[in-house]
Amino acid sequence: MPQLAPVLRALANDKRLLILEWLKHPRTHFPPQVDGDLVRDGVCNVFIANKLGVSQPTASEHLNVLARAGLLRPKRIKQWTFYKRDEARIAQIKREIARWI
Amino acid sequence: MPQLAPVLRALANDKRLLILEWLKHPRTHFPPQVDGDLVRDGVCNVFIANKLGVSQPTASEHLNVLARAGLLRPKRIKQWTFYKRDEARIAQIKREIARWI
DNA sequence: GTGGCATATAGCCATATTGCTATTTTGCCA
DNA sequence: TGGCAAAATAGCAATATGGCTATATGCCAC
Repeated sequence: MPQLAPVLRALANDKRLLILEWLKHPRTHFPPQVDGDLVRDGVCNVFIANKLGVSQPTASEHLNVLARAGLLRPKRIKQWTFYKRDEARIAQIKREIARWI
Repeated sequence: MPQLAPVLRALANDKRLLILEWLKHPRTHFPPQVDGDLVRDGVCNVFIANKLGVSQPTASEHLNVLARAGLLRPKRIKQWTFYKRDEARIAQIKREIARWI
C-alpha cells in the first residue's frame, strides 16, 4: 500500500471529484481567461469557486487538497493561480488503485 | 459521478485497505476456521481484529463500512459473521474509478 | 507608495471519523 | 434453561473535515 489512503481521502469528496471532472475539458466548462490559457496553464480559483457554489477560501482549500495529493499542479501567473490536472500522476494513481484494491 | 465519493471514503483508510488486501488470499493470512471455510465463507471478525491490532468493536465497524460500500459481503453462520470480498462489485468500482477520476 | 484585485491563511463552528469500554443481542450447547 | 462466545450497538473522547467570515499576502496599475 504505497501511501494510497491519503490520495483516496483527497478523492473522497463530491466537490473535488467535480473539479477533477471539469478540468478534463476546461474550455467546455469555463470562460476564457486573459492572463493564462485554460488548457495550457489551467483554471483559476474564482471560476472554480463560482461554479462549485462555495466561497473563494473553500475552493482554495479543495484545490490545495488535490494539489497536495499530486492530482493537480498549480501555476502562479501574476496574481492568479491556475490549476490543471497532472495527467501522468493521475494515470499512475489509477494503476495503483487498480493494483491494491 | 455515480455516487463514487462514499465508496472512496470507505477505501480511504489504511486499516480498511489492509483488510481488503488480506482478504485477497485468506489462507495465507489467517488460520483455519471450524465453522466456515476461509475462502468460501470468508474470515471472521476476531481474526481480523487481532491481526489489525484493534478491539473487536473497532474491527466490526471497519468491516461494516466496507460492507455498506459493497466491497465486502457478510455471511452469518452460527454465532460468527464471516466477511469476504465481493469481487464483482470491486471490479465494477475499479472501472468506475478509472472512468471518473 | 496607494489602491485594488486574486489568493492564501487564520480562526471559528458543525459534523464526521476513528478509536475505546461497556453493554446488548444472538445463537450454541451442556 | 443457563451460561458462554461472537458480534453488534451505545456512549464517549480525540481528531479530521468542510464550510464560513475576516484578515493577510502578492502583484499589478496608477
